[in-house]
Amino acid sequence: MRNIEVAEIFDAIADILEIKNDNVFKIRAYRRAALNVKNLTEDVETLANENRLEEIPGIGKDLAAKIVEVIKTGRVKHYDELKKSVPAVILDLMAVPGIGPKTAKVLYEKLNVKSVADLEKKARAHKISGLPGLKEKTEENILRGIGVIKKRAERMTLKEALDLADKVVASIEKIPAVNRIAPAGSLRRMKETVRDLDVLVTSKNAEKVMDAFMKLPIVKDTLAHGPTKSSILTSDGAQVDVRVVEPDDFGAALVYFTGSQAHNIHLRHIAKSMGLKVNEYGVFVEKTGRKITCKEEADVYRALKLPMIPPELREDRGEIEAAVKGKLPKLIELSDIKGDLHVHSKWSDGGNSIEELARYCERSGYEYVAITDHSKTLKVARGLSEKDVLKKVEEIGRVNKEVKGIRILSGVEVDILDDGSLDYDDEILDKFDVVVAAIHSGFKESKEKLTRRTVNAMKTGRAHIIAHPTGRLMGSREAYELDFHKIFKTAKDTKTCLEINSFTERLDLDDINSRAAKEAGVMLAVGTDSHITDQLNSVKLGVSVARRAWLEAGGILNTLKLRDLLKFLKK
DNA sequence: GCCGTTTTCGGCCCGACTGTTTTCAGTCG
Repeated sequence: MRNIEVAEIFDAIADILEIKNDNVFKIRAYRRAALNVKNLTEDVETLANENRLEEIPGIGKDLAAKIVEVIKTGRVKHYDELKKSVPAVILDLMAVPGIGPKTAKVLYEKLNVKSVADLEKKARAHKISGLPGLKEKTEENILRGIGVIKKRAERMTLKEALDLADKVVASIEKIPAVNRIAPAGSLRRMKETVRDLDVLVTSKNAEKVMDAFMKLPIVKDTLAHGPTKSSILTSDGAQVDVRVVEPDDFGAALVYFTGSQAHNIHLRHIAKSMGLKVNEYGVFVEKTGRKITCKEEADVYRALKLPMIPPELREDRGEIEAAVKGKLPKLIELSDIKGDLHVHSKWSDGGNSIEELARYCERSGYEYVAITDHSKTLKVARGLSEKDVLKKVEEIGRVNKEVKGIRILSGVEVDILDDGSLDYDDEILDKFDVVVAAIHSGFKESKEKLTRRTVNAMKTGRAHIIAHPTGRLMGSREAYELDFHKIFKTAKDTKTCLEINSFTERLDLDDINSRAAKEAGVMLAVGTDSHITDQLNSVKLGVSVARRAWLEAGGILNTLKLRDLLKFLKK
């Protein structure tokens, strides 16, 4: 996929145009194009070959030509020339919160700042105040901005963000003037990583809430503090933005604060064409200024003659067009999941016995759980020899008799070996109800080889599910490249499912690839890859990826009732 | 630079907070 590469070039061009004070709408066009290319479920290369680039919203003749140029030559001449016209350090300075193109330019031109480190030195020496438009306060803010960069944690994983949100909500809830409170932003859209936490609060007395908020123990540092909006840093460097509106405007504000920005812009476009204006206070008739109060989100969408759009879809990836046509998917819900098909026990590297896992799942209301321990080659994870794996199958039989109300499926997470064959012979594989196959070695091999291994594994006809198909570990290991066109085709032909692994650092396949898989006719499976009982709850993260991928219950294997599942597994 | 059931030219989402300003530009989301 060259999509990310193209998007990054467009964004970089936008950055440079900003410094050059170019037409703001041109800059916006590049940003929009970058976002839309990043959001594509198809490869730009495929679209280019089929001469369909201009079907991408925001891509016209000029940008289509630039995409073709990237594909053919790996570069864009216009971008290379632009890069030469702007000192790289200006772009570096803009990474400091509070420094935009204008300030960066002044710092470079008037103070000859050479790097962020140099900027820090010069700010400490009070060399900044006195520059045109800059005084002591700006100096302080720059130093604080640099501090934020140094301390700011990378983007949080979704789970970290959810946990932080619980903590923040619990402490804001205690402020007496608070009416309603709701986490919003990318967390509410359940993006795989979250940078800052956005929290919406309603109150009759916004100022009082803001003042009380600033005094909470979670507040380590203040970035901004106004009567209706404040931004703070917590002690672990996470940014929290809180916005207060009147109780009657909750719906309008929640749409606004949930975003995404692209979704909001698209909504406002539609509003405009209807003679309406949308902001965080409601929907307004432009001619008369009459306000349509939006107490709930659905009121906003209704005013625009749209059905309610679930937060997970609000990325401007076609959800508004689908809503207009009445073709929004009926998204899968957590309660649709009937069991977990990827769980480790003490037999390999898990922490619980089969019985403990079974009882926990039974209490969660599951119909079944597959115990899928590692196979013999994966020694680091105590992969099971043929002899031990047979004993394990026997134990599952025993526990099945003891624990009522749930069916324990005997399973395996079998390694996909170097040539794509599986780590047990067919005779052993026959003993399992569920075979999950996964790559655990050779992540750095070529795209062709990793694709071949995965495709061959599916062609054995023995694997029901390919686990964590791209091997990524957010924060430590990049996804390996695969030829998804081939992977999806083989998965469909062999009726092999691809997993949405719910492990918070994995979430693999991701939303975009899961959606592409669905569109290619591939069935997916949400698995938790749990190693202790507590991790079984991360199924909600996997379901959120599925929802972001537009999946309905019918597209996920483990929404099947036990009887239907068993039928499928016998393929 | 894109885009069009009013348009192929003239528009392009909207508002809060900050700091340096006497009414607004810059930055952010």
